[in-house]
Amino acid sequence: MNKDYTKAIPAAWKNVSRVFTALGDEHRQRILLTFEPRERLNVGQIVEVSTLSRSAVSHHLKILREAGVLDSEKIGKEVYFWLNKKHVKESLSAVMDYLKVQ
Amino acid sequence: MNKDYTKAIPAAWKNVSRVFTALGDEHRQRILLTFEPRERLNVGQIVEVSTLSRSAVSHHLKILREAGVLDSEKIGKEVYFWLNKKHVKESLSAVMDYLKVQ
DNA sequence: TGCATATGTCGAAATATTTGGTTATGAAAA
DNA sequence: TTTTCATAACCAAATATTTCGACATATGCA
Repeated sequence: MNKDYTKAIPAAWKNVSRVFTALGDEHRQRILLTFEPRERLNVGQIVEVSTLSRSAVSHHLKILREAGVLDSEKIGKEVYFWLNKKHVKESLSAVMDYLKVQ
Repeated sequence: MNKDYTKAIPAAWKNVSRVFTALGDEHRQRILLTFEPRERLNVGQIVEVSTLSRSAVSHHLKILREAGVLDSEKIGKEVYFWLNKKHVKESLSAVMDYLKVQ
């Protein structure tokens, strides 16, 4: 039994909370699943297929970006989003590694 | 662009929301990290190392059990919990597989 | 049986998240 | 420059989550 409850979050888990919170919401899952491989989508395109308002979509995109699940770049008037595979993989790997030694 | 926004959650993602919500909370992460490999802990042991009240711990254990992250069994007066590696792995794999084809 | 212990559940308060309307910003077009 | 449009930021209401204390249940033991 590991008793270091309050200081028990290893460095590799640092991003895990935010990534997992981001992926734990069904609206945000749907947004992720909207992306085709290597596709970049702007906010308007995502709003178009979503059932949520523009500001709600913007909010969820912000959470996904801050969690590192999505990256974004402003091109002209639009902000394009795409999947940050590397970062998601790293977070999942932290948990996978924990499972391996368990 | 995948436009089937409202029906876009594949079967493999069905459990992902609950597992990821469960893992997205820092208290629940700390509870998980308390377990040594293949160890079984009862509620009292977890409360002992936790900073939360007994009912708060009980609440988080319920969420973890309902998400399938932990399994539990009552032995005598105590309820013992342990990690359900298989189920967590399956949920992570659903996301890993999505990343692979992206 | 009566009592102590382990855990779960209920209800209410505190807190956090989600959502949409409105306003602000910033870039492109006229 | 002025207008237009896409997006972000802000705010407030609705909703959900977290937390704790009090009570309930279940087990084991005297």
